[in-house]
Amino acid sequence: MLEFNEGAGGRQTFFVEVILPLSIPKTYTYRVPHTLNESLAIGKRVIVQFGKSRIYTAIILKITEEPPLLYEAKYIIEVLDDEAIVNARQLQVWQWIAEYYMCYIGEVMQAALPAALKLASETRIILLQEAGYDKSLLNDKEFLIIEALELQPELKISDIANLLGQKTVFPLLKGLFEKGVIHISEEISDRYKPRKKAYILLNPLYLEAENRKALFQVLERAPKQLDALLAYIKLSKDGREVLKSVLLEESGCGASALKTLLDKEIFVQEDKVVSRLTTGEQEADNTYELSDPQKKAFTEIEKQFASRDVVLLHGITSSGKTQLYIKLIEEAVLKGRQVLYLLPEIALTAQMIERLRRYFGSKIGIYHSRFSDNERAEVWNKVLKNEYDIVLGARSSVFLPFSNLGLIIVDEEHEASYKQFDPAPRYHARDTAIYLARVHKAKVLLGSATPSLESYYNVQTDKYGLAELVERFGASKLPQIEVVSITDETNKKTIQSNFTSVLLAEIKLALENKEQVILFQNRRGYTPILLCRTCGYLPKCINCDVSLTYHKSSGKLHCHYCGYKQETIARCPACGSTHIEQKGFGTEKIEEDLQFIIPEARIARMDLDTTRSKNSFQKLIADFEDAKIDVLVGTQMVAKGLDFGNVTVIGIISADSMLNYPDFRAYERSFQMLSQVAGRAGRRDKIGKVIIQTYNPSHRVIEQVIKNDFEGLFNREVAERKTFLYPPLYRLIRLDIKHKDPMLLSDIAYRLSIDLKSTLGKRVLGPEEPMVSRIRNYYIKTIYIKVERNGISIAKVKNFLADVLSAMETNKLNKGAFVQVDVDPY
DNA sequence: AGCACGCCGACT
DNA sequence: GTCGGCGTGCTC
Repeated sequence: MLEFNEGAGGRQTFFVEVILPLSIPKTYTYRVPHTLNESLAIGKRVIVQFGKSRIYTAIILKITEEPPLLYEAKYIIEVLDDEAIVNARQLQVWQWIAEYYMCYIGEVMQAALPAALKLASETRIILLQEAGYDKSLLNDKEFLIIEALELQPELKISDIANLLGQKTVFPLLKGLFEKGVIHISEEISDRYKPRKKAYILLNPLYLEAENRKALFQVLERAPKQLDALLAYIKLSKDGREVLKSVLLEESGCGASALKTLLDKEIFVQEDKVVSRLTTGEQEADNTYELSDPQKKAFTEIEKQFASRDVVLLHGITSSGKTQLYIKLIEEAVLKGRQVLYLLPEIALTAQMIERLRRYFGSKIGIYHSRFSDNERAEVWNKVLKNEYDIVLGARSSVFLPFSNLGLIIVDEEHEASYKQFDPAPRYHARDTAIYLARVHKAKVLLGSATPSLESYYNVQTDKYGLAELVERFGASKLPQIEVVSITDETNKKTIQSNFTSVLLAEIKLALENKEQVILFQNRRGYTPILLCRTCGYLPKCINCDVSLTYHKSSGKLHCHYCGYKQETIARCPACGSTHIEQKGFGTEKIEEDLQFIIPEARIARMDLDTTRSKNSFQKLIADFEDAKIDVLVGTQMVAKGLDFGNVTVIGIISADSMLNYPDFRAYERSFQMLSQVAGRAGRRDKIGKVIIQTYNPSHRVIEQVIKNDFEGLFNREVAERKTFLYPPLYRLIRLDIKHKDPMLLSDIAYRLSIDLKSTLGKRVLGPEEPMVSRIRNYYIKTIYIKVERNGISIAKVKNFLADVLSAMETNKLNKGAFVQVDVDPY
């Protein structure tokens, strides 16, 4: 049927529902100008104005012909893409995350899309020269702006704000705009810019022997330029291209000599677009044989996949899980399907990447947070164009625009870093991967030496399949674990600062044998607590309810929650006493003390503080591999997926802080951590030694680690969790209620708990005071909701919770409070 | 998330 | 008396 529309050709009017990359509950509907009708598609980016002056990149979620009834829709400004950059399956995953993790879809978009694909709104102000205007009609500020514009044809809004020293300049500009003095242009530029590199070419003229000879003679008297020419000839042999930067470095000729040669047109410069991703064309080498146990596990996985979508591969350290992964990847790729290989951020090292590149050449893409925005956008686009068979990446790679996934591998599946905590969406990459696989009808392989109780429980209840790999691959043997009682050594006075005599002897022996040592202490800084012995004063953060950690390298006291720093105290600010005691110890102190005890040892430290810059992590690892370092002291970073063949001694400075951590997962975590650290020792042909120092040598978890008794740990933990209603037997939702006023907070949190209990009853626990009850000047109360797995529907609980929370927001009594929801906290 | 509108303290 | 502090509410 023909529509009776006025205007050109009776064209249809479309409206689009879009996702804005903001933390807002809703999606928004815009009107589409007829000129853009043809370019509409779900998943394309559009430019829209949202609010008075803000411009955003939004994603089309729906296209309709229904005009909104309650408001007049604004027009979309532009459609950015020729092809959708987000596909329907991704949108389905986004919606699932928003629902399951109780966050807004805009927050998911924010996390999913690389920043470079969201546009920068560079609002520019241009003076309209031709417009005749009366300067006497302008007020002081307007006059100032015009004066500046007369000097400079174009100004950004931020420039004008700086010029006037005030934040809100929009009304002012609007006034000028209406007087016809200025033009406001919303110039939107794609933030993604391809990277260019300058190459140097010799003018083809000089390829002829005659000319070249003459050239040499001319340059005789310009030695620098001659150097440059000689270096060029050397670098360009075999027809290789010469980078300007390389030429400069190689010849040492200096930029001015090179510039002269360019000016004389002896050299020619050419700027070429290069990929930011160093793929390095590599020959794929995939010839190797699986061992018998590996073959058995491989067959088992295949068999399980026939009837199940998720299989857990429980393989002890060094059992050769990676080879199995590679075989499975090959199979999926042969079937023409994509593979996603997830790893915890920290395990994504050059080692791992090289290993996979050896097998799959350049068909493998890498994606993680150490990449720049531009690099991430480049990987996104390549996945979109189906240029990779395999993507190796951290948590956020579950968001890439896969079109045809066949297999997802989640390596080190138990790792807590798969769960995002700070900004919403608080998603778990493993669980999201399982949903993602379902959308693609793909299979998921979870791999770990120490599976999470969640996954192993799913095996026990027959939701996941299981394959096991219980033998170490090749000749490497399990390390020998020795537990040393700190109490005993303290009594015998054989302990030196934090090193027992047993550990010290092992370290010294290893160093004599030119072997390497890793020391593990799960706390950074020097001393976590300073205490005045006279009055009991203890320096605390001004913004958070935590004691400050002394960092000797900076000479400052740091807050590990908000980053606050202050000078350390030599005397107590409360009573003036100089008797300040240092309690506890971190990696810094361990490093220093060991250096004092063994002055000739080359010691390095690896923690958040020493790996903050971009390549410092890789450099530390490379130095350790090249044996430039004897002892590496570190936090959990040292435990993750690093293979060092020459490490024979691993010392755990104190197992107790982990075991006594007030969290229901403390034992599970300790077991995983200790097993994993221990697994770093004695790979290849050497038998390693692990020294665990503790106040509690007969602790059951330590015994389970020594016996490598995962089953024992699992059964015992499951029993405990059943009694205390914790995951994996119960579902857990954590609510953090925050407010600047502690009294109001108590009241609000209490009323919230009452509202929740009205329907959920004793599933609601709290409010209680969390371990750290104030962060960044916000006081915090916590409420837990524990939901049984059978009976009540979790979706219903979440709906109810969402209702209660939105009712709470509208209540004036709760002003100033906000609630952070964490589903499946980790 | 921004940005505007709206109500209370230190300045011309 | 105003400038400007940030507290709250809305943005298709």
